[in-house]
Amino acid sequence: MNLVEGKRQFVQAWGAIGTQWGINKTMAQIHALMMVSTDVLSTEEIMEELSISRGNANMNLRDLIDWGLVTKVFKHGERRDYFQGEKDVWKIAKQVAKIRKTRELDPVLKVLEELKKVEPNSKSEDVKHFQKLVNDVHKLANNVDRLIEGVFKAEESWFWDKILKIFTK
Amino acid sequence: MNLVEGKRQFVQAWGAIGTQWGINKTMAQIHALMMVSTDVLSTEEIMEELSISRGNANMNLRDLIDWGLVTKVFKHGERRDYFQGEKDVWKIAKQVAKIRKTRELDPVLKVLEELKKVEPNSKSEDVKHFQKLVNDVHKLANNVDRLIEGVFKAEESWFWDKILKIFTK
DNA sequence: TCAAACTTTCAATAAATATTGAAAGTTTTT
DNA sequence: AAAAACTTTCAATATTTATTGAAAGTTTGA
Repeated sequence: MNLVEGKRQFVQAWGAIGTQWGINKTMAQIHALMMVSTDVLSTEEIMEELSISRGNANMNLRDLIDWGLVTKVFKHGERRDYFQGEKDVWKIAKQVAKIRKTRELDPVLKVLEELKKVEPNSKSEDVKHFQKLVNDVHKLANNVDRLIEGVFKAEESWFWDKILKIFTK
Repeated sequence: MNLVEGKRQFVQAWGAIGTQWGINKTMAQIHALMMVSTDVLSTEEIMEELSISRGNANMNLRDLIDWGLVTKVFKHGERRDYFQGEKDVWKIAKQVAKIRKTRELDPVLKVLEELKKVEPNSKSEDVKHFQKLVNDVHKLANNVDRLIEGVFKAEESWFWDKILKIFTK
């Protein structure tokens, strides 16, 4: 396989995965395109490469910037915006986990806190069952939360070394 | 808050989360409904409770069975199918991780293996950059894979004890 | 063997989500 | 100050995904 075809497949695969995890295809593809590019890219180049409209490119670039995965860069003497993608796969993974944690896990934890207030003194079996469920989900969510938090603080090799040690000995 | 309202909110919240992670809303809601129910449920009851059609209920129940999160149960002397949801939150999390791993991560690993064959002997900087990227993604995917595998084998408290110890001392 | 009770399927339809593209906005140059 | 070069916005539209509901299929009991 040659480089051009390889890049194409990488971009497609990344788009497909994104879709399955609730991330829009174009956003994932733009991101993939940036990962495979050694250079920075202009909106024009992205539009061209992915055959998408200016509006779409612009919108998704903005989202990627919001996610902290892409930054604008300026070329000396040029008016046009260029975009640079984070290339470090580990940093990308951390960043995505972090963003999704705050945007999705935190609100859930809040709802669960509320649900803990359901008839707290009831002796009814139904209520107890519900309370146990809420509690268990809350615990699990908290564990995930702490795991992610831990990952943020950890350096790549340090973290995986520790984790893998647990399972290999 | 009373029990009925609490259950309602739990079902809604679970549906919303599902949606954000590429799981269809109804499937997540049916599952949530089963978690909050002490008893088994018939298709009729699910249709009623979530205001959905028979076809929709049936289809998503089948998917949940495929995912291993729901089982059919038969009541003695009754013709109708009843459905029982897995209640153990930890088991649910493991199961979902496992399914998504095989369905989504494994195919990605395969694509990455292919992409490693891109001009393997080239000295070009571009090719080297691409090869490094593919390699890094592959490593990350493998780490995730091994982490999930490890989680499967682990018992709940054992696993979290180990993980949390890493971050707390 | 028939019909009642139930489940499954799937083409049609609806709902949600993503994309376009032209108009409006902004900044820089002349 | 006006035009040129560029970016952003957003209503209209297209695409994708989920849902309906009626028809077909299956199982059980009389």
